Amino acid sequence: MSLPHAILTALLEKPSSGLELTRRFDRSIGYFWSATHQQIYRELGKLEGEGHIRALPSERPARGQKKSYEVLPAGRAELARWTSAPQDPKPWRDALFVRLRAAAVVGTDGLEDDLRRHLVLHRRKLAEYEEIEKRDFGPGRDTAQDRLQHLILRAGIDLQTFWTQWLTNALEEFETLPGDTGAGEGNAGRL
Amino acid sequence: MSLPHAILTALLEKPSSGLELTRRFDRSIGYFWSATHQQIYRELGKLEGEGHIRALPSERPARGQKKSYEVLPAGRAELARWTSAPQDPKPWRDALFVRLRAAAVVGTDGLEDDLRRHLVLHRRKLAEYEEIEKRDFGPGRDTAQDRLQHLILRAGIDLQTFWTQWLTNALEEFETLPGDTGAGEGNAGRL
DNA sequence: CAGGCCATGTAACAGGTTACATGATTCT
DNA sequence: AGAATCATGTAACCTGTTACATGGCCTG
Repeated sequence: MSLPHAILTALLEKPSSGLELTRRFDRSIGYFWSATHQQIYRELGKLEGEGHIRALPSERPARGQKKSYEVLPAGRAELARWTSAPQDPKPWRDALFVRLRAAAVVGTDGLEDDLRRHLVLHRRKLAEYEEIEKRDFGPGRDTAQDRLQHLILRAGIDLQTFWTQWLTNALEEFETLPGDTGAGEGNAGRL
Repeated sequence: MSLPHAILTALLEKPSSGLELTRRFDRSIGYFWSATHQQIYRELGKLEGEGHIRALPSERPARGQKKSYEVLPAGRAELARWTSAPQDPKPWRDALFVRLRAAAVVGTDGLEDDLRRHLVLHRRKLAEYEEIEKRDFGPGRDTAQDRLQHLILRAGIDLQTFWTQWLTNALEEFETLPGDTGAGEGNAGRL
């Protein structure tokens, strides 16, 4: 149930149309909650139906015509309620670990290259986030808003740091592994 | 598309029934890919239909009767294919950061308590994983399989460490924040 | 034989992904 | 007029979640 609340937050920061929201979900908001334009339009429709947001008046409302939304008091109340309500952390899920465990059974062929590719991607993200930190959170930017957003960015930086370190370590392990895990074809009969 | 492959891996490690798989997904496998028994039964049906696994012969196949599965060669081939195929990392998604960003707009009331609760949960997980590491990956356990599974566990430990550190840091920030973010009721008109 | 647990399932729904459809505007 | 781009939307599908249903077995 996070998407509607992410949208409410974005609209409180600045009333926007669907496509503008999509762009913001590709940039800053997308760093911690991604969404496609289809999801966003669907959710805008729901939020409007529930009376949480409303479309700003426009001359000719029609398909293909820009439509901006703003948050209504009921929407702000719902966002405050949701933000302060207890929520359990979602269980961890990452395909890479499934693949690693599978590789322990069917062999590591091919996996190593993809780990290297992931390492590059995570290093790139890390550099990108560090650039943003330098640009947007220098000295003097310490209103409550700034500090909360900085906390989020720090989480992103720390997580990308975790991935680069873990992948580097994993690739080192692979170096010293026997050519294959020994669980390839020849094993099929045994299991 | 990870669940079917997690199941194939589990069945290669040891042929099992649906409920036995469910238990293993609550324990070791669940540390990186959780699944409920409904998901597992649904997926077992699909995998059987695709010829990737088959039910072991049993006297009286009937509802309420235990039914064990084993992986067929086609299933092993599919698992090897999937494991070595390139896959992009999934975009990051965490409700906690949505809540933090929302709190920057509607105020931090109530959120702090829930962060404290999360901190306790992550510390507990961390202790649990460290216990497993001590028990299952002591000296002398360094076959290729052991080392790959240890890598996965290290990821779990490092991620829980990240969370405990980040939450501790976030709670410290909260201490020095003004009583509220100043973005409560009184702001509604301005935005 | 009642209650509890083991075991396998069904049904309905929510959220996210992918592919496609349609209208409006701008540029050449 | 045609092409590119902006903008909104529909539809089908897949995965995961929640609630419930059914049958067999064991124990008191």
